[in-house]
Amino acid sequence: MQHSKPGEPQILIDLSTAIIGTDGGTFQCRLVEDDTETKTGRLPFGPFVPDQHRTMEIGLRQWVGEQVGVGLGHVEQLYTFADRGRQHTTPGAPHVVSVGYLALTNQTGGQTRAWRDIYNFFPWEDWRDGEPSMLADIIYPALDSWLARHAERRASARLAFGRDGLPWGEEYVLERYELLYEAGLVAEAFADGRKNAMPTPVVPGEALQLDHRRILATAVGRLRAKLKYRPVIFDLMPQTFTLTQLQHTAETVLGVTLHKQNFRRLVEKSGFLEATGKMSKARGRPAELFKFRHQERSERPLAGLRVSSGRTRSSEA
Amino acid sequence: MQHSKPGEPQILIDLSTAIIGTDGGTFQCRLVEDDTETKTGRLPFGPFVPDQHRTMEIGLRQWVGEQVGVGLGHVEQLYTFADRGRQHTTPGAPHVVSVGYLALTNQTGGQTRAWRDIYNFFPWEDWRDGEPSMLADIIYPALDSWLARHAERRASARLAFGRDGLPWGEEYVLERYELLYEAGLVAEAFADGRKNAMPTPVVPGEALQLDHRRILATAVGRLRAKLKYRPVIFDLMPQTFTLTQLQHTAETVLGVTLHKQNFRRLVEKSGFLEATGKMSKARGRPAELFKFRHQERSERPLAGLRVSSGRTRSSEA
DNA sequence: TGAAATTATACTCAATTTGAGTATAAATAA
DNA sequence: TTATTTATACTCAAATTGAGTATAATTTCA
Repeated sequence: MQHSKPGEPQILIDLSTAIIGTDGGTFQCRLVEDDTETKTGRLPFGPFVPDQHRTMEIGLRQWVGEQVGVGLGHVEQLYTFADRGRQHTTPGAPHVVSVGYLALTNQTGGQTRAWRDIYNFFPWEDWRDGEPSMLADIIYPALDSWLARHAERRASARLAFGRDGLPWGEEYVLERYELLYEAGLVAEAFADGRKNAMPTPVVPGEALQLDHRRILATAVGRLRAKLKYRPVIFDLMPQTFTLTQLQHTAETVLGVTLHKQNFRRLVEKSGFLEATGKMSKARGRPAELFKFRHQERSERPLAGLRVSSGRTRSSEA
Repeated sequence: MQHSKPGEPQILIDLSTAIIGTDGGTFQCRLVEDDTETKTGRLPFGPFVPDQHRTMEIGLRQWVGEQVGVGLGHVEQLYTFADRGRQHTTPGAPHVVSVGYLALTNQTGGQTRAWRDIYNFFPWEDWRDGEPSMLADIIYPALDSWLARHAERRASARLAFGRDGLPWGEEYVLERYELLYEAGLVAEAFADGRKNAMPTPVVPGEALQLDHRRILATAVGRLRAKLKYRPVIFDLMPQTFTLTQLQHTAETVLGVTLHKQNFRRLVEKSGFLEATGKMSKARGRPAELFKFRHQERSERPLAGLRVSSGRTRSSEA
C-alpha cells in the first residue's frame, strides 16, 4: 500500500480550537462569526504549516495570540478528525484533516458576540436547575423510537444518558451528541445527508458548521472528565477568587450543583490553595480570597472533585 | 495565513499503531522487524488514504487485518504527532504526520519474534517485583543532576516519578519517558541530535525508531489509566478465564501486584462477569471459569480497579 | 436602629469504600 | 497421608463520602 500519489488530492491540516472560559456562571466558547447563508457559527481555526511551526501546539498558540488575542492556559490535543463526509466535498479538492484542540482561558470578554454560551449548543447538558425537561419531553421519546430500530445501540444509550437507573455521567458529552447525531435528531445529521435525519432538527440546540459541534462536545467532555483528576480548573479562574467563585466555576463546567460544605472540605484538603488574607466585598459575610499555588501545579491530582450534587437550585429557594 | 502552497512539501498521514496483548504474565506489543543498520524496531504503520477509507479507524483495521492478522478489540486514537525533528528529514521531502493508535488483542502468538515484551522498552515501569533497582541506582542520580540545571521541570519530575513522598502513579508512563528524553538519558535523544544527550544511553531499555517509543509510552499510559474506569481489560482476555488469570493480566498491564482478595471482591461486585460453571484444571484448588458479559459492556465503568498493591512478589515467597 | 436575609465557615455523623488481614476449602505433589 | 498450592469466604479498622446542623459575619430593609 502506498501513500497518496501525486494525482490524488492533497492533505491539509487545520487546527480547530475550542477556546473555553467561564464568566459569572456562563460557560463560554469563542466562536467565529458565520459568513454563510446557513447562519451557523464555527470554531476558530488556523492551518498547520509544518515549515513554520516546530509543533502543532506552537502553531496554535501563535495564531490564537494573533487572531483571538486572549492568553491561554492549559492547551490539550483532543482528537484528529479525518472522516470523509465531515466536509461537503468538491471532487478533487484537498482533503482537510482537523486536529481538534481544547484551550482554556480566564479572559472571556463576555460582552462581544464572539463569546457564546456553550449550553446554547448543548442545552441538555446543563443540569444546574435540575434535569432539563427537554430530556423527558423531547429527547427520550425521539431516541427511544430510533432505538427500537437500532437495538445494538441500546447499551450505549443507557450509559450515555443514564437510563434504567444508571446515573447521568456528566462527562459523556460526546457520546450523547453522537447518539443524537446517529439518530438523526440534530441539524448536522441532515446537513451531512444522513438518510434518517429530520429536515427540521428535533432536539433543541444551536448547530455549528461542519463537525464543529462534535469537536466542541469532545472538548467539553474532556474538560469535565479532566476536572476530576487534574487541577485544570484554576486556568479558568482569575488571580484571586473565593471558594464560592471556584465552586460556581466547577458547577458551570460540570453542569451540576455541588454540595457547598463538602466542596470546601475537598478543595482545602487538596493543598492547591493559598489564603491571601484579603477578603472579598459582596453581599453576605465576606469570603476569604485565595490564590492558586503554582508550584503545586503538577504535584498532585485534584482527586475527588467527584460530583455529588448538592441541593438543586430549584429546591434551594 | 495560508495553507501550504504547491511548492511546499506535501503532508502525508501515517497511522502508527501500538497493538498490545498479554501472554502469561508478559506484556506484549507487535513490532516490525527492523531493516536498518540501527537495529531498532518500529511500530507497524499504514498510510491513511482518504479516498479509500471513510475514517481512519476503518483504514487502520483494514491494514492490520491484512498485514498483522490478529483480531482487534478496543481501538482508540491516542495522539497526532507532528513535531518537526521527529523525523530525520531530507529537505523537500514530504512531511509525515503520525496519528498514533492503541489497539488491543487477545491473540499474541508469543513465539514469533514480532511480539516483544513492552517492559524491554520501559524496564523502569515494571514494579511487580518491587521497585526496579535501576531507579535508585541509575535513573534518579542522572535525573537529579539534570534537574539541578532545570529547576522548572522539578515539579513535573516529582509527580511523574513519585518523589518526595508522592506515590508512584503507574499511568504517568509518557510523562516519565518524556522527562528521560528531555534529560538526554535515552538513545532517541541522541539520535534526534539533542545537545545534552549522551552518545551512549544512560538509562537501560531498548530504543525504537523515530518517536515510536514515545507513541508506545502514550499507549501504555493510556491503557493503564483506562483500565481503572472502563472494562477494556476483557479485550485482552480469552473467551473464558479464571479470576487469577484476570488479575495477572491487570498486574501485567499496570506493572504492580494487587491484593488478591480485594481484587476478587471488586471484580465480582462490578457485575461484568458471568460464571460458566466450568472449572479450570491446574495445580492447586480448581478455579471457576468466568466469561465477560458482553451486554454489560458499555453499561458501567469498571470503577475501582484502583491500584492497591498486594504483597510484593519478592516477599511472597 | 434592629430584625431579616444572605453568605461563609466549622463541625458532626452515618453509610460506604478501601486496605489489609485471617480462616477455610479443594485440589495436586511427595 | 501430609505438605504444598491455589481458591474462596469472611472480618475489621481506617479512610472517604454524602448529607446534614450549627454558628459567624456581613448587608438589606422595615
